[in-house]
Amino acid sequence: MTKSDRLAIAIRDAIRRGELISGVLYSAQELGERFGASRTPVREALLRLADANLVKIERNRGARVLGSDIHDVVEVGALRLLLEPAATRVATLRMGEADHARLHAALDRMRELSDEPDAMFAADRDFHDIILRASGNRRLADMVAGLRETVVLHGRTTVPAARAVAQVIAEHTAIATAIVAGDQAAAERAMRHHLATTTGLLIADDPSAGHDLAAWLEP
Amino acid sequence: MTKSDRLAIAIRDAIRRGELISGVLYSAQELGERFGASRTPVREALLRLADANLVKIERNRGARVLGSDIHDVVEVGALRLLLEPAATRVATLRMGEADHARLHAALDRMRELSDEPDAMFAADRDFHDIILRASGNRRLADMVAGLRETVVLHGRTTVPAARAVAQVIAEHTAIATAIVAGDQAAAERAMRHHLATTTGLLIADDPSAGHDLAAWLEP
DNA sequence: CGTCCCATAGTTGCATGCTACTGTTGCATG
DNA sequence: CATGCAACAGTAGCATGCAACTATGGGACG
Repeated sequence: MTKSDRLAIAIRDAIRRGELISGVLYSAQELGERFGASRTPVREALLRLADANLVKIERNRGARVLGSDIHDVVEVGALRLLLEPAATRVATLRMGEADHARLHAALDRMRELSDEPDAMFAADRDFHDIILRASGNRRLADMVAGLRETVVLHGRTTVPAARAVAQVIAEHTAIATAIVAGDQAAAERAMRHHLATTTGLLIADDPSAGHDLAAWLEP
Repeated sequence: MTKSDRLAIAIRDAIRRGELISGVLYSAQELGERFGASRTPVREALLRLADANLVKIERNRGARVLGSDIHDVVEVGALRLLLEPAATRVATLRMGEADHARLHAALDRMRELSDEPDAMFAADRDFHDIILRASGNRRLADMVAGLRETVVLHGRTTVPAARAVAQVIAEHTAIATAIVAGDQAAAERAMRHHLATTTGLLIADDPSAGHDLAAWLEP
């Protein structure tokens, strides 16, 4: 793995952890010193993060870390609601015992590590990723993974606080149960319900955002 | 606009035009000479194209241009069918007279320039882009634009040959008509039908691909 | 004649020098 | 005191130097 790749990941994670602050302008020089690299690989990483809408490069000024506002949450929520239920339906057909085992392993980690936000987040990510990869549509899986990355800036503080961990686990369990039972329609419904609930909580304080999201949901 | 940006576009277009050949390995030096730049901005462009799955960078070897196989066409077709009909439904609500005018302008260009594949392709792209942008979901619009880029390698030779231009124009006209009439359900249906037809033709010769795609379409 | 190994050409990936540009600060001027 | 301006510090963006790595081809050896 190249230094540029590592930097892209390191900077992304630093943004997620709040070490790099939304709205602040950072120079390539500064980031290079912080992460132990020269300007070139930093710049390469920043260009790729800019494509992913995580930073905005301002010519001769630096790279500004972008935060996600309520509208971003709606965009990502709408996209995930369009993509993931369908992917879950397809994946239900395609998943075998090995996939089921991996799904349950992720679920178990969620249960055991429910008091550690970072581990919880990772297990949640893995759970969804297992299903999306199993759908056979790699682009879809990559896209949703990217969407998640974009929004965790805002989401990370909101999700665990706003909702009982038990409920999150229950929703995931329902998804896994339907998948293992091979019930496509139920799996799709469970995933849609889960995403709608999560997104709904993230935008609960903004009625107009709720309205915007609803426009995407009517069949 | 920076040289790196221009190069990313230039290389992408060169791939589309077939100037850069799928499967062939190109060095940054060579591309730099061809497009009049040094290795650094070329490398930056290649990194971004690699993220978009247009090329694969092989360490100490060069960048290999990737072609799209039948499975890629299915992936992209499934994704567009999940995203664009819903976006069309939302956009129908949000588009005003100015948007309608732009839509008709793109349609007129398709009619007038129907014998020039490049212009036709551009007008087609614009038509879809106008609708997707109007949906208000910028990420969705960017994603679909990226998907189109990915697959045109294969699609460009196939689409115009496989289908009468008149039919393409008719399908787009139906979409535009429903949008202007404000009929959300009809617009969504027309877009879905258009995409299903197009994708279906692209994979017509491969029954198993048809089967894979169908799995994504059942409601 | 076949096989192994080493030298070599060619490449990336990273560091660094240089130029052009941008925002700012402090000063001079009305 | 307000306003315009000019010098300055800092930055991105590009070109180039350099080291490490890879595939390959030819020659030596069995």
